[in-house]
Amino acid sequence: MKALERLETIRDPLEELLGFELRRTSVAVSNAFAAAVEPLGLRTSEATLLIFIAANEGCTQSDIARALRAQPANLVPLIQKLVQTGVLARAPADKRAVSLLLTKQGAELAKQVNQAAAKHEARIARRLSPETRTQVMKALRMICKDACCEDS
Amino acid sequence: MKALERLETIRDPLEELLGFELRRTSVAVSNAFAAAVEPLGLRTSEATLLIFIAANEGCTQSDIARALRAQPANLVPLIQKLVQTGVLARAPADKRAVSLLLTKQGAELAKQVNQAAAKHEARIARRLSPETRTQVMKALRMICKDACCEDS
DNA sequence: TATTGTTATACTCTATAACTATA
DNA sequence: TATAGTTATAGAGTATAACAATA
Repeated sequence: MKALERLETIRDPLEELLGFELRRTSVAVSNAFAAAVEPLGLRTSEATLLIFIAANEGCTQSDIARALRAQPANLVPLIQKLVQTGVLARAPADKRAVSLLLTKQGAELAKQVNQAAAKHEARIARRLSPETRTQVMKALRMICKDACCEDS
Repeated sequence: MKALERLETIRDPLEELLGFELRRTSVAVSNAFAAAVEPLGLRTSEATLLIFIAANEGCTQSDIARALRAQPANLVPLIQKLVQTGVLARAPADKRAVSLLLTKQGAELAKQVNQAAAKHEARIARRLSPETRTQVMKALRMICKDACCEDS
C-alpha cells in the first residue's frame, strides 16, 4: 500500500517560533477585523483610514503615509474612493497639500467603525487580563523595534 | 498661507489597539525574516516549507497545507521550484499521494535555514525574559483562537 | 533641493473554481 | 463520496520609478 512509509504524526516546528506565531495570530486577527467591518461596506485599509482621519481631522495624505508606514502612492485610489462615496472631503491646506475631512456621513461611518473596532478588540483580548494585555502590548512594541533596526 | 489650519500634532489611535500593534509587529518581523533568509536565495514561504519538511520528512503536500493553513493550490509552484533546484525529492507514498524528502543538498540548506531562523528568533526576543516570551506565546495562541472562532 | 500628490506598473500572496486520478 | 495533486485565474496588498506643482 505504501511505497514509502507515510508519516503517522505531523509535528509543527513553527508553532514554537515567536515569529511565526506572531504571523499566524496577526492573520487570524486581521481576518476577524475584515469580517467585522465588511457589513459597513469597508475593507480593512479603508476602515483603518477612517479611524485615523477621525482622530486627525485635517491631516494630509503624507501625514497618513508617515504614521501608517504606507506608500503614498497606495493611498491615492483608497482616498479617491472614499471621496467619491461621500465619506471624505478635501480642503486645500496650502497650494500643494490637501486637508482631509470627514463629511457628515463620513463622521457617522467613522463612529460605526470605531464601535466595530472596539468590539473586535474586546473579543480578541477577552481572555487576557488588563495587566497581561498591557504587558503584551509592551512586548510587541519591543519586538517590533528590535526587528526593524539593524544594530545592537 | 493656510486655507485650512494644518494639524500641528498627529496622533495615532491605532497604536493603542492590540489588533493593529499585532499587525505592525508581524509585518516588521516578517520583513526581518525575509531579509535573514534572502542570502540563502529563499523567500519566506520557501524557508518556511524547508523548516517544516525538515521536521517532517516524508510528509505530503496536503499534510503541509493542513498544518500551515495554506491553500494546496498555492503550494504547487513552490514545491515545483524546490524540486527543480534539487532541494526536494518526491517519492510515491501511494498512487495519489507523494512523500516529500530533502535531498543531500536540501538537508544542508534546511540546516542553514534553521540556523538563520534561530538567530532571527533570538534577535526579535532579545529584550524579552524567557518568562515574558512564554507568556507572550501563550497570549498569542489565546488571541488567535478567540479571533478565529465565531462563538462565545 | 525637498515635499505633496499622482500615474503607471509590477510583484507577491492568497483565494477559488474546476479538473484528474485515486481511495 | 472524499482525498491528493494540479491548472488557471483573479483579487488584494505592497513596492518602485517617474512626473508636475510647489515649498
